[in-house]
Amino acid sequence: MATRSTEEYLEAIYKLGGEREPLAVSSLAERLSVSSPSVSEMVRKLAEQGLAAYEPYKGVTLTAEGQAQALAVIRRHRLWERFLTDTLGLPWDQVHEEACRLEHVTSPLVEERLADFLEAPQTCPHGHPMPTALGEVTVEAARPLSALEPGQRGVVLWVPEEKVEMLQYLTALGLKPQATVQIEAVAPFQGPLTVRIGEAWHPLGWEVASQIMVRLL
Amino acid sequence: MATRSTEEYLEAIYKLGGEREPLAVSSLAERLSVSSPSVSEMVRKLAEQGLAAYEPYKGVTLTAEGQAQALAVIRRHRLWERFLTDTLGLPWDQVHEEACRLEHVTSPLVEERLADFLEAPQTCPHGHPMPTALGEVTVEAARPLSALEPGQRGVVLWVPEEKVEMLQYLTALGLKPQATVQIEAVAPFQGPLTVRIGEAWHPLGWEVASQIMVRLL
DNA sequence: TTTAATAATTAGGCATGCCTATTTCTATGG
DNA sequence: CCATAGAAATAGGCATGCCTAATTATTAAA
Repeated sequence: MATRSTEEYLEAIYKLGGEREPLAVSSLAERLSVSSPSVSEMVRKLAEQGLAAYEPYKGVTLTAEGQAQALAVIRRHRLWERFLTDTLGLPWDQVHEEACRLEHVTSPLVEERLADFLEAPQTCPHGHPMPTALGEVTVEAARPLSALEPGQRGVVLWVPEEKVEMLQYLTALGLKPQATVQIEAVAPFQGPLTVRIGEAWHPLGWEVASQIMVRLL
Repeated sequence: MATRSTEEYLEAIYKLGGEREPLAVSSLAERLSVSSPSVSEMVRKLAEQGLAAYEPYKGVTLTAEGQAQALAVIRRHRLWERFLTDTLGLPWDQVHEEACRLEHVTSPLVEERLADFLEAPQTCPHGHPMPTALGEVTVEAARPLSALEPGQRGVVLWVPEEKVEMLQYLTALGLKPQATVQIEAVAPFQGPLTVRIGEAWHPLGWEVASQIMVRLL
């Protein structure tokens, strides 16, 4: 049985890259705001259920089955986010938290009908790609905005979905998926960037810029 | 904290009439498919939280606060049912179970926006009245179809929402809210009724007829 | 190579919400 | 008034998913 907690773990492991390489218990503990011993225990259970491969002191990775379940949860999450913004008109900084709860109580039938109703959206409101019903996902090659050189332009692909204050800030700047940004200047030592968005120039902290993923134009 | 389980109990107590008169522990146990000791314990906790009034060996009733929370959950349940049928096109016999899960993960904001999107529906798909956002609900005077005399006509107000097979049967008969029914004959000793729905005549078991609530025309 | 720091595991508990078995209460009928 | 059937409460446990404290591995530094 995929309990709510199980789904949270699978989702977190996937998002932290645990489908590619072994993921440290401590990273997972931090992400889930849970103690390390709790993670140790749960991860062992995931392994027993065949959802994860776990070598003590080495790290955890997802099995094919675990990956499939993780992607199913992520798909439901992103479908609900689209529904909440596009259909109900909620602001994009509030939908992540709501979707975190809805994703665990959504049957395959509702998932399917919701996708139909939304006309098979390709991304969530923050730009992250939508896994297909078959558990496939294609991630476009992207680089952080902070990696661009002055004069280069990029189109925003995705931004962090769970940081409420940052999303409000990005809203004010107009920094959303599909927006075009041009780098005007970059201060050294990971200092602020000056970026042009539409007609306006904005200073932008390196820390923020490093979390905005773009495609180079 | 209104936990999921707490909400289930409040909802069940309300639906079994526990807001009007003391409700027996055993009724609640049966409804929730849970043992009597479990109910005893939970009901004591509800009382501690000020959501219910509980006299051991007497029964349980809801406080004003408990009633308000129950109605909030019921409102969310019925809004989701409307969404699932009207917007996503799910059959009305499947939406109860889905809504049972969605109702516990719905914030006041989503509830409000959902109601707006659905244009403030007055009933669920099974005809039960929608509580307002303020926790008011008006229940129309109704009688079971089985109480009508031959020759009398009624308009269906509501039907049981949780009985999947019965709902499928009622679909085949065309017995849904707003439908007009005329009693042609009633067999004695709680025997079957013969009813006219639209152009068609149907035999209808007394047990089923007693669960269809109508307004006399 | 030994030691210190860091990461992870094991040990032992706790709250929630359920269970079965047993006891106690209540409301009858005799 | 008392005995008894049936309902409800208490006693004692269990699974889940967390926690803190203590122990053990691993890694990096001296």
